Formats: sequence, structure tokens, C-alpha cells
Amino acid sequence: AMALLDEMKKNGIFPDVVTYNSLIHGFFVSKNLEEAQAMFQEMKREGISPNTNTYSSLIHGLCQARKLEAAKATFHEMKSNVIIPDVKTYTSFIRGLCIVGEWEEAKCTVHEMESNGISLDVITYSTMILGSIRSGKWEEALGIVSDMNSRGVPPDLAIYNSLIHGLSEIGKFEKAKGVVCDMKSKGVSPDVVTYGIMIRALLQTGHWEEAKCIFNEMKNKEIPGDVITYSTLIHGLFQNGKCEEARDMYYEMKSEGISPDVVTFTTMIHGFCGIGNWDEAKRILCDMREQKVQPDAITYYMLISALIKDGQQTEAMQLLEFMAERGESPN
RNA sequence: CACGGGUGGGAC
Repeated sequence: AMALLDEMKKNGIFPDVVTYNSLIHGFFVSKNLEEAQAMFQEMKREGISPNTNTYSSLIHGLCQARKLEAAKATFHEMKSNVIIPDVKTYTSFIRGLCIVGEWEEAKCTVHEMESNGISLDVITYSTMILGSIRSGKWEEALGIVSDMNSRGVPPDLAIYNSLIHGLSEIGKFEKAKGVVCDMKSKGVSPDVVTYGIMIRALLQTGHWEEAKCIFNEMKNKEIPGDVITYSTLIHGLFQNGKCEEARDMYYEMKSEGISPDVVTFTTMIHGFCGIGNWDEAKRILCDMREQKVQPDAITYYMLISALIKDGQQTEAMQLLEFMAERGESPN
């Protein structure tokens, strides 16, 4: 990108605000914070005035990198240069505040944007909902959802999923179920992710039979499970001591034409090693090899620990060497 | 021109 920039300058095509905005954005997404900021300084040196998008990119990049002080300073600079922030500028900044846990400050910023005549859009609301959940304010999150409904900005699938996920994570599973009912009644259909969240939550709380019911419900709704759904089920069934059921899921997914991936294989092998069923574990390893799925660092870690726990230190060492030979570096 | 949010799986 820099070579191209040089080339254009040499050919007398001078970068404008759009060029610089692209560069700033590009450097931020490639995590080159200093370069991004250098581009901002360069454009100002060259007498090119930053616009709303320039500041939005900077604020977004700085917030993403958790440089909130710098983001605040940039936002301040923007306003003092009378560049008007838009909904995206505000949303990026609000998200940054939420990321670092400055929930009250985030709410103040929302008031500020509203008093400047900028309405929250679905993404701003989404940011606030996630922020409230992460600050432990799940009641506020639910309140924002009802605000959205009354203000004619209905929550989308992403918002419902993040809410259901957040509530499940903090053990508010009944509330999560309530949200699933709400979304259905508002005509937003749960997708494979929604079901995945519910299935995982049920399995983690020991409700494996109910998890299977939900899985059947999704199949009846013609939402086919994918490799993640099956891996979640397999893992959870093993955790619940339902090894036969887990194995059935493995064969079911294969018969559905869904190829197990490295996570599925690792989960299966881990499950069988955990109960000392080495024969089954080996069978899965063979399947994995046949399917040409490469073990990753986690697979090796799991196998090596299983061998050590079984007193097979020599084999564990051999596996470590093998892993290195295969170009997989131990973590 | 570019640009903002969110969503499920494995070892520890």
C-alpha cells in the first residue's frame, strides 16, 4: 500500500482525503496504530482537512485498540475543529467506552448524540445492549430492547442472539428463554446460532435431554444442524456422561453429510480418552487421518496429556517430537 | 471512496 502511495505521488497524483481515510482505516485493521496516526499527521501537514469519516476511522481504530484516552482526545479535537460527528462516529466511541467498562459514560454519550439530533440506529442499540450486559446490567439490556420496539427500531437477529447469549452466560437461563419467545412473537426466527446458544446452555446446566429436544425442534423447523451444533452436542453429552449418545451424534452428523472438523475430532478423542476408552479414541484418530484433517496444537496437547495421565510418558515424548516434525509448534 | 455493532463448538 505504501509503495502504491509513493508511486501515485511520483506520478503527480496526490492523495486526497479519501486516499488518507483509506490508509488510516487500512493501517488500523492491520493493527499498525502508529502508521495510522502518522498518516493522519501527514494529511494535516499536506493541508488536507480531515472530514467526519477521517475522525470516525481514527476513533474506531483507537477504541478497538482500547486506547480510550487517545480516542477521547481525538473526539474532542474533532468537535473543536467543528467536524460534525455522525451516528457511526458516536457508535464507535460508545463501543469503546463499553469495551473498557465505562458504562455510565457510554450512556452520557448517547444522551449527547440525541441532544445533537442524531438518532440511535440498530447498530448503536446493539452496541448499548452488549455493553450493558457486559457491565452486568442485564435488566438495562432488556429495557433497551423494549425502547427499540416502542421507537420503531425493532431488534434484529444479531441483537436477540447477543442478548440470549449474554443472559445464558450469566445463568439467567429463564430470561434467555423468555427472549426466545419474544423474538418469535415479533416474527424474528431463531437461527442455527440461536439454537446453538440454547443447546450449549442446556448442556452446561445438565439438561442434556432438553438440549436434545431443542435440537429436534430445530430439525423440525428445517434448520439443519451444522458442524458447530454437532460438536457442541458431542462435547456436552460427554460432559453429562452420555458417551453413547455422544458417539451416536458423531455418526448421525456423518450420515447427514456433515464432515467433522478438527474441533469435532478433538472433542471425540478427548471424550473417549477421558473415560479410558482408548480403542474408540484410536478409531476416531484413524477417521481423522482418513479424512485428512490435521491435528492442531490443542489436539496434540490433549493427546499428550492423556498419554501422560495413563503413564505412557515415552509415547507422549514421541508424540511431541512427531508434532515438531509436522511443523506444529507446541504451545 | 471508505467506514460503525452483535451471534454457538474442543485441551487448560
